[in-house]
Amino acid sequence: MAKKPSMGRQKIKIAKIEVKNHLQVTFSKRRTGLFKKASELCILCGVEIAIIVFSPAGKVFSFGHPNVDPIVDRLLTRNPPPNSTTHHLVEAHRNANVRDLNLQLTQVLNELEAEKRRGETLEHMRKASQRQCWWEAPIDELGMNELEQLRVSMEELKKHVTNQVNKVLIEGTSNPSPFFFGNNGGGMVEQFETKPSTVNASSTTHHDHNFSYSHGFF
Amino acid sequence: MAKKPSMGRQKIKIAKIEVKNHLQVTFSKRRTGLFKKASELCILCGVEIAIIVFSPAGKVFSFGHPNVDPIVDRLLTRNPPPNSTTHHLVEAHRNANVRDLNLQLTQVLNELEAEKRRGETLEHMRKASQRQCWWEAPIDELGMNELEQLRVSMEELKKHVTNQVNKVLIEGTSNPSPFFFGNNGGGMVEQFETKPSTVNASSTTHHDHNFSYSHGFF
DNA sequence: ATCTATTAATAATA
DNA sequence: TTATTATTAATAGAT
Repeated sequence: MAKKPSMGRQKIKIAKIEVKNHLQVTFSKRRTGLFKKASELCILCGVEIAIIVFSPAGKVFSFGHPNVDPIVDRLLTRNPPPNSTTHHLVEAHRNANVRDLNLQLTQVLNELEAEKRRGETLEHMRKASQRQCWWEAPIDELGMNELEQLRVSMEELKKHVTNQVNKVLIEGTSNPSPFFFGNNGGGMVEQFETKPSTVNASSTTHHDHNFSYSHGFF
Repeated sequence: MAKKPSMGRQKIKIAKIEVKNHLQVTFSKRRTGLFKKASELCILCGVEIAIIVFSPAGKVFSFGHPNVDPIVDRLLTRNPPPNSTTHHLVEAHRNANVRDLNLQLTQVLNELEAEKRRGETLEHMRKASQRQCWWEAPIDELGMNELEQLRVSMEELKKHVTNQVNKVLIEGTSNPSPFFFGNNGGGMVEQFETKPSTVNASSTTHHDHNFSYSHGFF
């Protein structure tokens, strides 16, 4: 029997393909073709190219020269967002085209600047606080000058506290007996030595460097 | 006269074109072709695509659907960076292809996270410090409970300081006379606002943030 | 840019 | 996804 010959390539109108299966085939073929063209352009003319394609199925295909773009693919093909940063990145890419990427970069840079400023401010505050409250530091680390100052301050504070206590007692109704300072050997020195615990910043965003599939010639 | 027919398209090897003029022509033609292919793929399959090409002449060509390119091009052709953020963006694009953009975004996001953590840490430290040093707050605002605690702490501190002073005196050679605490009614409260000379004296950076807990507690 | 002989890409099909 | 094939589309070389 004579084989029915293929009617070969037919001219098509450039318009949205509605038949899903057909569309999938066409997408695959033309994507390959596009990346091949890009590859040739890179080699022939020695230029750098980056292409990102967001498929109708929501997948992302990318091509790049030099040493492409495994990162995008990797991030996008990973299943569960391990941390918020990665999640943000995936979110970013999901909507993203280059414009969005740039807008994001702008925003994030601004946020970063703001955060850095905030951090600096707080750091300064902390240092200033520590400096001016030097007498809060562990007493064992103090020298004679500081101890003398501390002693004087203590006396002043004691006087002030006593006055205050008396004022409160006069104004209030409870406990008419005044306070005296005596050496009663309490165990609360540690309060003075307690420093605000430094919270460790441990969480590491780790990105492994495998990527499963590559599209293009890399 | 018989026109000499064109020998038509010839097969070429995909390798760097060395003849500059020839290269320029090929680049132009193939770039157009590439973008046309991309456009068709967009329309046929309803996908989003972004392409950036860095020409051998250093120019940038971009294609995008939907609406990608104008921003990139504009950013890249603008002359003076008005502010640092824009400058960063331009810098970014100058080196950048999409891969770099993504790397940048990743980095910056990580930095941002780190900064946020730092900020939170410091904030936490500040609050903790304020909380644990409640007795630092203006005495006039303290109630009886706090005053009593303060009194106990003061006594303990006094004892500790006395011990420390004696230790220092024993170890040292100077000034054999011990210290006593008495109500001598000194007017040296201002010493609390004077920074001790032994502690670092980097007063160059002054930040006028209002520390509610800072000056003049007594 | 424009032309055209030719190669390369690909639509239909399996 | 891959392969085949008849056709269309892209383009190298020249103008």
